[in-house]
Amino acid sequence: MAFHELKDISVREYCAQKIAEPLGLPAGEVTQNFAEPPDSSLGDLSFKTFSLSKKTGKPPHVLASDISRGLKDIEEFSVEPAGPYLNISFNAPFVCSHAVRRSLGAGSFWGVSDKGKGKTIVIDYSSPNIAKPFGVGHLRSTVIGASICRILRHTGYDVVGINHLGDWGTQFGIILAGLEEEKIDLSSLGSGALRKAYEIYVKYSALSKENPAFMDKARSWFSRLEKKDPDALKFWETIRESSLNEFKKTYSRLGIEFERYLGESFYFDKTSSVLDMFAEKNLSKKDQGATIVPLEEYGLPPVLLTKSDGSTLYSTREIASALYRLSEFNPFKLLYVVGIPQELHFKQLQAALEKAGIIDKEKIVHAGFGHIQGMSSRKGNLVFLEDFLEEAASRAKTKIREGEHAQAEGADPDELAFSIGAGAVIFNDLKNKRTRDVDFDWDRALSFEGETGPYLQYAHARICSILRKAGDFREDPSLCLSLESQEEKRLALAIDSFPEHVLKASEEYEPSVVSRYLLALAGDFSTFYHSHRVLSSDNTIMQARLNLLKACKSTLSQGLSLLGIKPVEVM
RNA sequence: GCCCUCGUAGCUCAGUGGAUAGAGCAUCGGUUUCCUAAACCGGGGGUCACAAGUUCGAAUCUUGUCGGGGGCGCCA
Repeated sequence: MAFHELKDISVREYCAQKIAEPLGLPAGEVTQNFAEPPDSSLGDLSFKTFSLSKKTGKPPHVLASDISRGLKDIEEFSVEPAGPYLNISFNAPFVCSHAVRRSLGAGSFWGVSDKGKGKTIVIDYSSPNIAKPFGVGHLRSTVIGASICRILRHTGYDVVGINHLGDWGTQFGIILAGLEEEKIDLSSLGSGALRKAYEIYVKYSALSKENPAFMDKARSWFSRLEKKDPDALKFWETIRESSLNEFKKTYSRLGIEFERYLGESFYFDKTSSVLDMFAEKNLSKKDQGATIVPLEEYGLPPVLLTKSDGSTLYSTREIASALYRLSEFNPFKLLYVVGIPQELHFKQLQAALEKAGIIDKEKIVHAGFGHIQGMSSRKGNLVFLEDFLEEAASRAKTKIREGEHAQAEGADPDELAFSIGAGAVIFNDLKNKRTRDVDFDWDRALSFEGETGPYLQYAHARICSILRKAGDFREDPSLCLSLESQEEKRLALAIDSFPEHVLKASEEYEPSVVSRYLLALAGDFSTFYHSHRVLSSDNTIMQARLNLLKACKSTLSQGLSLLGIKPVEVM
């Protein structure tokens, strides 16, 4: 394969093929042994010969020099043996023109692959509890889940995003019992109903922990709800309706849409068939009045299907929902973006369904995330998402005023401030591996400097600014054959590796792969930007750099969109 | 008690078998008659919790110890 035949593989893959061919190896085996050289002066990429040495019996340093001798005539890169390593230096014009051709050629499909073609992934995320305000804690599942959805779609999967609202359960018993205690008619409160319900919930859930008599009352109210008692249902509907309206406002501001809102209540009347199924298969039994499914063979505690009063549990409804999703969508995977504290429950869910012969447990994937600690406002209370976004936007607005640049460009300051503030907040939740616990720090989460969302948006805005000033130019990747510098080559290499990072992110259900990649890309851009002028340089060079920048802009923009951050054109 | 997870620079984190362990923040110094300084360049700062083991080679794999967090049938 020669230079001009390279259509949609990265220079990295091309290089792997060139090394693999004479060795009679699959290119993938070479890719696995690629590494970053410790110092960029050694090369752009290095190949480790250790595992090949194990196979062939030849010492690593001999292999390195043997291979390098066979690759002397390749024009796209040069190789230099260094002990057991083979250091590879790409030819800058080749890399620049290739990366630009690939990315601009793909247009809005840049980074898209067909790996998931024909496969459906059902993803459960956000799933807030009704009757509780939407806090910063819930932002994590929402933002991570929404990003995974976009990444999976980019990888070709059909994605069904489901909001599994916590709209059923004993918590409603607590609220209803509390309302009875205080003789409050919720439906007469109109728009204040939600706030009142939350007040009641906070007050009485604390009470229920130390007062068993009250807890019994709450349980009996929930039992009435499950028996469709009209009074109970009426209050429940009022609370559900007003909560859902609030949530939808927030989702819409963040650009998030769900395919389905299917809360726990939706599965309530489907739980009896779950009970029947486990009973028919002889897998469930009564224990101290409750119905359980033992899971000893999985080394797990039993899962409870009913309480001793016969009412269902979270786990029952979870099983019902899994059965529903399986039959409704025929999915490749059922993905759950839910906190790590619930890991055991998902292991039980996998085990119970596998034991019942319904699925292999690998079909259920718990993409867990670490929980947030130390999350409180300076007053010491729960941080409400709306307040948080507002504070972020207000800080961004101050910055915009200081800069005066966005104003000059005629951007809407409120809209822009929101995009930047939200960019900081969202990126703060996506920049680290999702499994990490988060030490919440208000000021750090709202920072606009360093490894932040606004840093990425800023890089994007600067490119946009240059392109605006440049006006029309000839879009032609081959112009980039005139680019020779180290900074341009590094930027092009980064651009070229976008698709493989998207793919990795989708395989690991891990948005931070994209986040980290974008930080590196923006860093390469900034370094380039400060060492080379674009406008008012030699015309050929300028045209070439404009092409390179356009490719970089496209990549930043695609990447930011995958994270749910708006790639703003002005800052 | 049992199970899971984390422990890397002052702080927040990258880095899952290979070259002198990286980044951001903070700190110190430099860059603005130059496409936006929300940026860039450089300095200082680490016995990768500890111990043993596997390996030619370990921050990375195994075991143990210590420390943080989480979970363990009628909450979700």
